[in-house]
Amino acid sequence: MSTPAPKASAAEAARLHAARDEFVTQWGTIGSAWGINRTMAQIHALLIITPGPLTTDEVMEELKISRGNAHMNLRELTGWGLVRSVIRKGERKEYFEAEKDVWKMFCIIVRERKRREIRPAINVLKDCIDRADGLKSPEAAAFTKQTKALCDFMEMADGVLSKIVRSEQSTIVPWALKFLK
Amino acid sequence: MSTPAPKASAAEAARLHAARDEFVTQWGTIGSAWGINRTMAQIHALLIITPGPLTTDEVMEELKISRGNAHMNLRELTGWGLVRSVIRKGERKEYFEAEKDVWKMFCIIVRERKRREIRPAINVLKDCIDRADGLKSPEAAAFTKQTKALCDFMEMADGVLSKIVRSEQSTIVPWALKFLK
DNA sequence: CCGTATTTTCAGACAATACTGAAAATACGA
DNA sequence: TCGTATTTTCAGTATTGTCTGAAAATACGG
Repeated sequence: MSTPAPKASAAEAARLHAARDEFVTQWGTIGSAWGINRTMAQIHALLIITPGPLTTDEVMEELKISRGNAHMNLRELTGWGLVRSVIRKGERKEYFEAEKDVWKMFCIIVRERKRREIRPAINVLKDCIDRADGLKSPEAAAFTKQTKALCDFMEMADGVLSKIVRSEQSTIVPWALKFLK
Repeated sequence: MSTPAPKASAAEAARLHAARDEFVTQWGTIGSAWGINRTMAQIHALLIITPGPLTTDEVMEELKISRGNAHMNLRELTGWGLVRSVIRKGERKEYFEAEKDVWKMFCIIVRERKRREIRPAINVLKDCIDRADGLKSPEAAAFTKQTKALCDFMEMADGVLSKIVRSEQSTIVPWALKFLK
């Protein structure tokens, strides 16, 4: 062959493209299982594995989705703090790039889920405990016992998670690896 | 008043009923936020705060849902291991009761989510890493770096969770409380 | 076995969520 | 200020997920 290098490169590019597509698609599927919008998960996956920032149009093109869809999900990701917009000087387009550090990603997600899901759950439990306070029937006792046990456990979990996400990766990860042994 | 005790009891029963309803309803809402079917979460909530086991008909009545819906979700909960069926001797009806111990509930949920969500995600990541193995472009390097970092992190998390759910509550909870201080 | 109680299934109806595409609003350079 | 590039919104539509209700299957006592 007279042009081995280009040929190999083309094949390699195709292989990379396939791997990237696979990742984006599958990450979308996994996202849905976790209760996350499929498209949002796909956009996040795409931005995570793309070295530079992308425009809305590039995201639309890559994932074959509409402008509205791309726009809303990019905003949602920005709201989570997983993506930030960058403006290149001299250009009017807005670019988006993902937080790529896995530990930081983890902390952001935990913080948000704590705020959006764990905290409200604890509040519901407290409210229910208050509502049944002072009741004396055996059924009331059973109800209070269960809700209190749940509440205590969730507060403990919430506290542990808070402490973890406040820590440095350099403190937690070695600890975790040691814990595993 | 000539019958203070009964009157007080009726009022108390109403108050308890309201508190229980609130819990069941709100738990359903929280469940949806966590990507869990609302009805399934409500049935689980109901069984957790009910001292004795319930039949499908009682669940239908309490939550005002159809037989099919009650049946399928009770089966699903049984599949998770969060609910077991009990057969009372001399009766043909099937009764259902929830695992009430909060630590055991936690372990069951973590084990299932590990199996259904974390493991598949790790497998996808490994597959993507393999697909891009040996590629030399800078884009490929970025892709491989990110997927490997994600994979390592998830394997670590998976390992830590495994170790936690294998432990005794009596080991972990005091540790967690100490960790919080 | 037979009749009845109970469980299981599932097609169709319904509800919730997500997506599109185009129009309206906004931001920017000239 | 005007014209254009870009972002934002949202009504209508599509898709996905859930629920009902009734028929079919199964289990059980007599």
